[in-house]
Amino acid sequence: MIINPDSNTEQLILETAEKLFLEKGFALTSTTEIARVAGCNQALVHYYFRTKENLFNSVFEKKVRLFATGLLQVDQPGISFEQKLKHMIEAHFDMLSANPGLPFLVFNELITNPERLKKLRGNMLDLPKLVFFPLKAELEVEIAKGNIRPMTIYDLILTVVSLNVMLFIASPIFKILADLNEEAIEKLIVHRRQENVTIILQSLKNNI
Amino acid sequence: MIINPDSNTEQLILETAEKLFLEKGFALTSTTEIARVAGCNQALVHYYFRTKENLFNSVFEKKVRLFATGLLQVDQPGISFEQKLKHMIEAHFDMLSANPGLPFLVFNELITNPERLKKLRGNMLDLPKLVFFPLKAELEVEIAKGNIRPMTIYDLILTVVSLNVMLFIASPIFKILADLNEEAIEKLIVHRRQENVTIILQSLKNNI
DNA sequence: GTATAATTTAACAGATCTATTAAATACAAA
DNA sequence: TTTGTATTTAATAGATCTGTTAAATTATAC
Repeated sequence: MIINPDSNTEQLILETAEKLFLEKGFALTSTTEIARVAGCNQALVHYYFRTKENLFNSVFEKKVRLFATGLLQVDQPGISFEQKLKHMIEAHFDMLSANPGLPFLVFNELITNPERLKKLRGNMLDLPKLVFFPLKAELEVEIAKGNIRPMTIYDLILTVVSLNVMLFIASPIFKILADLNEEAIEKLIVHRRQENVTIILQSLKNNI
Repeated sequence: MIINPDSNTEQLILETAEKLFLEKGFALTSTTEIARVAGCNQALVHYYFRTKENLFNSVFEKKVRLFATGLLQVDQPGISFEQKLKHMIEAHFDMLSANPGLPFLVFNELITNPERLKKLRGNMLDLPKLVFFPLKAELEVEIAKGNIRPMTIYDLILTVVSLNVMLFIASPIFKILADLNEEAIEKLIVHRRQENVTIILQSLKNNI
């Protein structure tokens, strides 16, 4: 007989954990601190999630999926490949902008914990195809037509991800190193959103 | 009376620590493990470096400086701005290639430990000017001549760093996710070295 | 109201980690 | 060989962290 089906406490712990994991990663976040910030007893964290690893996985897989699907296309028929790509870059950028801690968490945990990475390979085999396939055919058409210089879809995606992600990994560092205020950071982000599109679209050009 | 001026043990501990910090970062590396891998008693780590923080700082500042100076220009008079930029991108890429764990360490520690970042601001104030200033004037000349579309030196550097760094942050992940062998990774790296140059040079073009 | 189940708490076991200390050992100079 | 210093070791203090347990509290059902 479940009394409280969406237990406030369980949800609170989950949200607090998410916040702290995004800020400091798995290793530097203790269940003790999660409980303290959530304002509950430390044993409750283990009562609801048994282990810290379980709790982490509850937020991590969701975050990886969010990260990967940020590249997904919204199907908009009738617009040019360039326009479609522009929308994809911007949508990916906006997803990161709404989740600025995402790249740090994903890369940090995948690099430091190969086990997590291996586990992911099983769970996420669908994603690459989901992300790459729609764009791949269109890219190849454009290349065949001579509109775009030869490249693979992996090249294109890696470029998009590199430019978009690195901004959000680096901006907390700029912020302190260059002593920027929130407004200046916001301005930088708005500017780079446009700049990344320009860089990528120009880089596709075929100089025969 | 110092008997062993460049104590083998001290150097061994330092090198072991560097290796482990690069692999797993500060939090996941214990002085116990450093001693175990170095094959010495754990108290020795503290005998030579007193604290884990000290030991970390001994490797970290050097790594940050390496990371930042990777962008420094070798002065080659008489070559075009484009050629100079190409050399800079390639030199930066090669530095990363020789130190693939560097970006992870630097970003991870600067993001998770704001104290380190603030301390850095004091120590590294010279670096931005050292890195940016030589290129800045030349970029502005090219823009004034209409050879390059308007942009700031910060835009250009951020683009270079984004494309180069992300490859080395992401490639250990590709390696496992896409099940690539060493040879395939090496091929990817060689390819992206060229690709990054192409992307950046093309992205500079001024379409009037 | 009482029995029952869910939630919360305090206390703690066991592990690990950083750092220190005091003793043992190796080494260099006299 | 003796003496003083540097290096190394074992042992341990003290802190913190994960996860468990048993008891207390709260909520629900009858």
